[in-house]
Amino acid sequence: MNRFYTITELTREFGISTRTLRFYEDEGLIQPERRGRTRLYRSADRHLIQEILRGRRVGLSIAEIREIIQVYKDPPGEAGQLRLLMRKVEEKREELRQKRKDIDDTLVELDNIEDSCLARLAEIGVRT
Amino acid sequence: MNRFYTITELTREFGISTRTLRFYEDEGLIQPERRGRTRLYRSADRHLIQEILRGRRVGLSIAEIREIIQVYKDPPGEAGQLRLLMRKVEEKREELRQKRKDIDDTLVELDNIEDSCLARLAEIGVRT
DNA sequence: GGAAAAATTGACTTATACGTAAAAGTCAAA
DNA sequence: TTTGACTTTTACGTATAAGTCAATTTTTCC
Repeated sequence: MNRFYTITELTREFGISTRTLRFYEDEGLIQPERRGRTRLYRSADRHLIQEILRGRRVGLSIAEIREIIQVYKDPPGEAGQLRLLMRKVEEKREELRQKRKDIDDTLVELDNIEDSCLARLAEIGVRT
Repeated sequence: MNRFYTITELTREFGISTRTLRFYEDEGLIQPERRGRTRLYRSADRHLIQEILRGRRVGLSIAEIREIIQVYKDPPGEAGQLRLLMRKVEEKREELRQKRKDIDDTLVELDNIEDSCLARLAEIGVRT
């Protein structure tokens, strides 16, 4: 259960390119091991990649994702730093709550569009 | 109550630049009236801008937003077109539901970060 | 052990959504 | 009529997050 993943296995699983994974590595988000020049990903790397991709999907920048990863790897030990971090976290959370509301509103709008499509189809259907 | 808005009034209200509004116009999303060369926005334009910005926040592209606006302005009259549109709407909706789930998961993660910050602060606090 | 397949690297390119700068026009108040 | 605050157009620039390509290795498989 402690096997390695190759880069292509992961690109296939997540539907991304090798370039993307190397890009994340260049950006300091992941550090796969090496056997020679070949990258070997452990399951921790795989999980991390999942979280990175989720972060991207919710609109976090690479820099923000790096910051979050950093907290897990080496949480700040100083009170001021911790408080600053908590402020940032609270900001992001507020932003995401707003985004969720926007999504809900947009879902309602899409429902409306669908309804009017159905109505239109019924109209046409009647005539045909 | 049928007044006009100037471009700067709207940029201030929404916290965007004039460039952005002109860009949306170039992209065919809005068509403010003109008095001479000056743009005059009606409240319908203002509402549309709100929806455009919300669309952007949830990750819709300019092209997708244009498509949605188009449906309201001139809904397709042909059954095939309607069905195609409904498929697209359903796809977007699925995408947004996924995005909402991603946001919820990320919110949980941010909660965890906050918790560990608090724990760390308590640790330090005890020592100090 | 040698060919084919896979992986690496670096440089360059791309798409999207605007930003910025320059140069000039508008318009109301002082 | 001058000032100052806005506004317009055109054109080029920028940031982010990768994608593309070509020239090498490296690894794998028989």
